[in-house]
Amino acid sequence: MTFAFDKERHRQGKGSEVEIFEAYLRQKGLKLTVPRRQLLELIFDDHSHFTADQLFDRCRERDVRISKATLYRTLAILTDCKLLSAHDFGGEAKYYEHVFGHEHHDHLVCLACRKIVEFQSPDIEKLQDQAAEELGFAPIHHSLAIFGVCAACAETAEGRKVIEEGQAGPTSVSD
Amino acid sequence: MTFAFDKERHRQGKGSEVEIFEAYLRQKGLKLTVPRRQLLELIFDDHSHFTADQLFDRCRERDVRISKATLYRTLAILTDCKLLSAHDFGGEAKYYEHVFGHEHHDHLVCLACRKIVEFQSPDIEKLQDQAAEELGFAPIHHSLAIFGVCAACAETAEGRKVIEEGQAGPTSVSD
DNA sequence: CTCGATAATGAGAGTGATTCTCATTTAGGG
DNA sequence: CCCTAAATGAGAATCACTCTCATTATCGAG
Repeated sequence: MTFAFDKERHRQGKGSEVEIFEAYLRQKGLKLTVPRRQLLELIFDDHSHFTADQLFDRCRERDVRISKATLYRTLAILTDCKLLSAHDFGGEAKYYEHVFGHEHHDHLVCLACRKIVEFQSPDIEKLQDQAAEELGFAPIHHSLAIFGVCAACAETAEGRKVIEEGQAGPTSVSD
Repeated sequence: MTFAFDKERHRQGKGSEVEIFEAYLRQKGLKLTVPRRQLLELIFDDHSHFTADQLFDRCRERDVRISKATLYRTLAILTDCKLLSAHDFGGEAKYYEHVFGHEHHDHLVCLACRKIVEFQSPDIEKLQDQAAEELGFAPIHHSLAIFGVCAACAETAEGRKVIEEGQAGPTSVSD
């Protein structure tokens, strides 16, 4: 009952995403509507990470007229069928990214310029599963974000200030 | 310029927290007011993790009349001087916990009952710093939460459903 | 102890992302 | 082609949190 089943095959155009989406809709008794098709096109045609608002703007740019309600509803479906994943790095809005055809990864967030870099660490994954097991938890997913200052920002006054305060300008939030 | 400097000494009553708080206020030219004193008392007198709303309720229970504005302002100061840390597990509200006198730890979150368990893994910490360094980031803090189902919930229908769906009942958010 | 500059407070308005409501429209199986 | 269930759009509603601002309190200097 998993839909992103052929992760082995790597990027192969958005065809697969559409197929997975359609299969999921069918399985749930949902309908493939025009707005959903348009959103799918916009989302998988390129930008692999975005916020709901950025997607909304993009719709307007391309003269695709879709309400925010529909946009959010569609994003929810896409995360449910695991074509997208939603992340919350403590900023204003959630951050969505493609899942299909991408390896699992965690994130480094620059507290000065908010740049986000992906990284992988199989060793960390292993230790996490181990920790969960030790405490009787069946791990389902996890979220690891390292907040710091990127190389570029470490050169700037802003970046140095953040490092000095050892914190994201007063009151940073983590999880 | 760090205020939670004597982490070595473990729990020793809320005296130390008050001292640290006062030192921080003085250093920043802020004032020790009645509402701040009352909040400090409530926060460090016991419950070591809570949401802003829970704290607000607690105030009303004890007939401590404080506005939400002041409550939030005080929580911000307390996180700034590192007596509290703020976490966002993707739920409704932020989650605050005591820092002074507690070891650093990460969290396991049960997706069925929302229970939160703490755990430590120095090995993971090391690997994290390593990952950050490799990508040119100066790490400042991190956030690791493992979402899963706790032992107790794994016995329930609810828990099993969550595990099966491999997800937090439609649309979970991580970071 | 008294002043006065400056910070803090409370109440409520304001924000901003996300969700809900509901009357109207559409998809798609039979 | 029909009918029912699902989807849509527009705007109202939520909800945690922040801001505004007139009033009050703190605390160091004198």
